[in-house]
Amino acid sequence: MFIGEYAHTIDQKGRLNIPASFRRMLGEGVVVTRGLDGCLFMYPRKAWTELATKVSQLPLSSKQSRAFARLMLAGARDADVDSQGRVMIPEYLREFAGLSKHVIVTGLYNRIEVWDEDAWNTYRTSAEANSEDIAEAMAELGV
Amino acid sequence: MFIGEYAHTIDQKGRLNIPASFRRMLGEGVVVTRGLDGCLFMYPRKAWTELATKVSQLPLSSKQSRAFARLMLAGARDADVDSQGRVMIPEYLREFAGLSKHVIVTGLYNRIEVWDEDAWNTYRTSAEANSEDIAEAMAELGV
DNA sequence: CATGATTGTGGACTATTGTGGGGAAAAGTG
DNA sequence: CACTTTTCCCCACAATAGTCCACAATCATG
Repeated sequence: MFIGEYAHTIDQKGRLNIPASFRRMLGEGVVVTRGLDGCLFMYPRKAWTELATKVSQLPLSSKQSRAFARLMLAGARDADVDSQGRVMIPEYLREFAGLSKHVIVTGLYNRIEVWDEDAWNTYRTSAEANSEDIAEAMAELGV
Repeated sequence: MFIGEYAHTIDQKGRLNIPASFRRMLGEGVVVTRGLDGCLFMYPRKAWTELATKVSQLPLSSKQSRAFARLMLAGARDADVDSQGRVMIPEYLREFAGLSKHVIVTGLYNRIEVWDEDAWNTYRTSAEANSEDIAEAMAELGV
């Protein structure tokens, strides 16, 4: 289970350091792809295959699901974790998420998200403004 | 069951001492998250996992549930209790709750809350001033 | 009241982690 | 085939988090 929020950097060669606590759960391979709300998604290779299967079974007739399938599947890239625990993020994905040097790596249970630092702060601030709604939602979940 | 209110300190390395009476109920691991009203929530790992599982099953397609999952899961941090009964509170959580050196640790049945001392006093004073309103609200809940 | 155990706090040391960069191997290009 | 570019593997250094030890204050017990 991936949880938490980590501030990291992307170096000049486009490599991103995975938080040490995530590494152990990743195994050797990850799949990076275009995510939702302007971030990148990262999945362990195994989880990715399952997800890709589901996505591929979406009805071909729906315009929406074709778009989603293209976003997720076509943008995906299989990457290895190097001996120092880093992965190469290809240029087109860095551009998609607007990643500068300083990025935020977050854990969301079964996936990892990569955000540009500024984008993350903006997103979080607006989400926190609705924290009362969140409190209600938490109550419904029995917290 | 966590009850009581304890004054503790956070040392220069950001470590917070858990009251001894809470430790036995925590086991080895705790999860710290951004809480409500400007404090931090702390859950035993087991209780947290149940909650996180529920959150992770929210549909990826809904914007609201993505925001909710990000606040809940990404804001959280899995922490170990060291041999002296302390946990590391990461920078970004200390900043969120405005924690200085002196903090208040309170037990609220199934969770622990961590407050900055000043924030706690302010909150408590205003809560006590409204104690009649609160009593009424409680009555409505059937207490 | 004296003694010992437990608890809260601080600091030193060490292992791990994050970051940068050099250079070899591989892949693409004219 | 020569040359450039990209990707991977290695080493190095600094910063951080974890482990261990020490001491003072508090509490419990005889």
